[in-house]
Amino acid sequence: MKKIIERINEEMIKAFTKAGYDAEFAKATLSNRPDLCEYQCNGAMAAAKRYKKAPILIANDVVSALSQSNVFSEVNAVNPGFINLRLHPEFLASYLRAMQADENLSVEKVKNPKTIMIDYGGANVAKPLHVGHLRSAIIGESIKRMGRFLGHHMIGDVHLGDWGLQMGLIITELKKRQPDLVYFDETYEGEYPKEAPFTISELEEIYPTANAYAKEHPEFKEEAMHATYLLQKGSRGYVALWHHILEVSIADLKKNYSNLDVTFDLWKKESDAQPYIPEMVQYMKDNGYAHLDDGALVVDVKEETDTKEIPPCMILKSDGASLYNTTDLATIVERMKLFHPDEIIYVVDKRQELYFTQVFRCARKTKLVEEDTELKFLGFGTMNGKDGKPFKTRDGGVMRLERLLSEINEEMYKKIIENHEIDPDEARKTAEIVALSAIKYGDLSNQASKDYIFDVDRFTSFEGNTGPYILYTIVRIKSILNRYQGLGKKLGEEIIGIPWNESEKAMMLEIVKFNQVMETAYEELAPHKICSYIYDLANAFNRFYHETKILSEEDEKKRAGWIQLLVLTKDVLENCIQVLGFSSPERM
RNA sequence: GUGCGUUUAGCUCAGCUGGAUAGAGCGUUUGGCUACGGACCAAAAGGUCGGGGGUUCGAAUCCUCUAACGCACGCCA
Repeated sequence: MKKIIERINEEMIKAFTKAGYDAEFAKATLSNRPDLCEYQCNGAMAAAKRYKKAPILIANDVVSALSQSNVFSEVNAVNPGFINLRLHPEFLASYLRAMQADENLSVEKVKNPKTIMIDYGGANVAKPLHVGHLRSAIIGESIKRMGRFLGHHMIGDVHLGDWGLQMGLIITELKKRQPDLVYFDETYEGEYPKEAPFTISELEEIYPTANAYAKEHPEFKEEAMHATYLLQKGSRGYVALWHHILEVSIADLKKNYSNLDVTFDLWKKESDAQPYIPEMVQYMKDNGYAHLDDGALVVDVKEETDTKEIPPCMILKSDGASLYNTTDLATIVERMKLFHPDEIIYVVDKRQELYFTQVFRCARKTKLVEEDTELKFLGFGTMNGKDGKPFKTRDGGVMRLERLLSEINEEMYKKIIENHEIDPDEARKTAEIVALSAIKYGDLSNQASKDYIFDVDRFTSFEGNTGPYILYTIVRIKSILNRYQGLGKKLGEEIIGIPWNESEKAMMLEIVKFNQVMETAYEELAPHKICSYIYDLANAFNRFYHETKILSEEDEKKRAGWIQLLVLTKDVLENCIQVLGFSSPERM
């Protein structure tokens, strides 16, 4: 369905052309003076130079050319040359009806759907998720859903960190604690046990302990490095252990992500990319892309337009070992081979921007990707505490995601039972839904690239620009609709009519922005635009609600029309929060 | 040192890619409740948009200089 602004621009183009001016000046925008008009066109002022004519005269010409239009109810030329527009109520109402009839609520599916891989989550095996992982999960999930809503083929990949020294550390620590395990018996040739010799909570304790110990004891670190080497070389017992670690850890990660309502299509791991490395490195050498520098194998990635020296992309360390870059490049090779994506989006901490610039340039220069394969970096800022420093627990430790979530659930539970007599089980469930909206909306309503302050009190508040406020609005609408049906009425028996008052029209004008907002938000990878949109829409609804007695309206036709408008409002809001990654309860 | 980012109301943030009087929320002050859910609504106070210069009919937005803070700068990930 055409966007409302496109319909308006069509009218403006006709008018400009008819009045004898170039269509390029006929561009309308949303008004920034809602007291004067709904949409405005500033083209007359831009055209003044070309036609050497006072802007107001041009505006007047255009206005008279618009006199026949049934899109506008009011058109004014105002000094120095603004053209102020108000939409015709019937035009607006019919647009809303068409929107309601549209299966995708007026949002057009893209004509050429792309295959887009999105790399987010950033979890590491055997390390619990902490608040540092929250943003990637929340933002990535939302981008994925936005893309899907527009019709792209989105593939979410968690891309687990399961390679490197951390594994060696865990194995070595385990060996220290339980040296008698069969995995450490080099002469053992039988089957290894199916059950892991540790639980997830033990595993989560083992890594930090080992890591701390290794810092103090070089010989332990040495041993861990050797264990890593043996594992990567394929030592039977170590590989079996590694599988246990993966299994136990992934089960736990899935549970945690699922609590956040974050799901991945792929659970690929760094280790999956390793088999591609030798051939890739050889290829880079053979084609003269890579050369030795200080003993390390590198690919130059600087470009003439750089304002700053971009260091080369390192492929192999001087000891011949691979590193982060190698794995990431090999992952690109793997992805191209398995999925052949048109685009890969990385949702990563913004501090890694330079690094990814190097990797992307290297991939492009060495033709690991095709010329039109887009590689996008979506960097996000740090989640800070109220003090403006990285978010920590009260005693200064790293805040685990599980704990953060349960604290907020608890907070929300208290608020809910305070205000209502409600069954404790239902209150628990509702609390989880509302808590998730608080966390996600709190995050997404900020621009991704900026650092932001995670203020639990503010985010969990039911007032102001928060997730709970949005949910409250939706629940309120649901409640009215239920009551209406309780009167023995059915939804959908009437169509949306023309607005009866200012607040109703204002609400309608918000609703029609939906397709535009969804598209720009995705194009700019900017979920915060959806947040600010639904906040405006929720406000517009609440204002309308406040001054309109809907259910007690005696004119049945009018009442049924309003009900339809509420249905549409609810659908738009629910589609938006779905895309943001949360949902609404029936009651709260 | 070099590059990038940030700086808008007391606090937390928007600002539709150059338009009219710079907008929200929280906090403060005031008004409206036995309700279609007051977990709401309405209103007031509060800003030389970090600072200087420039571009033009017009700048928070573009250019330039400058300050403060943050981040990143090959053998970590």
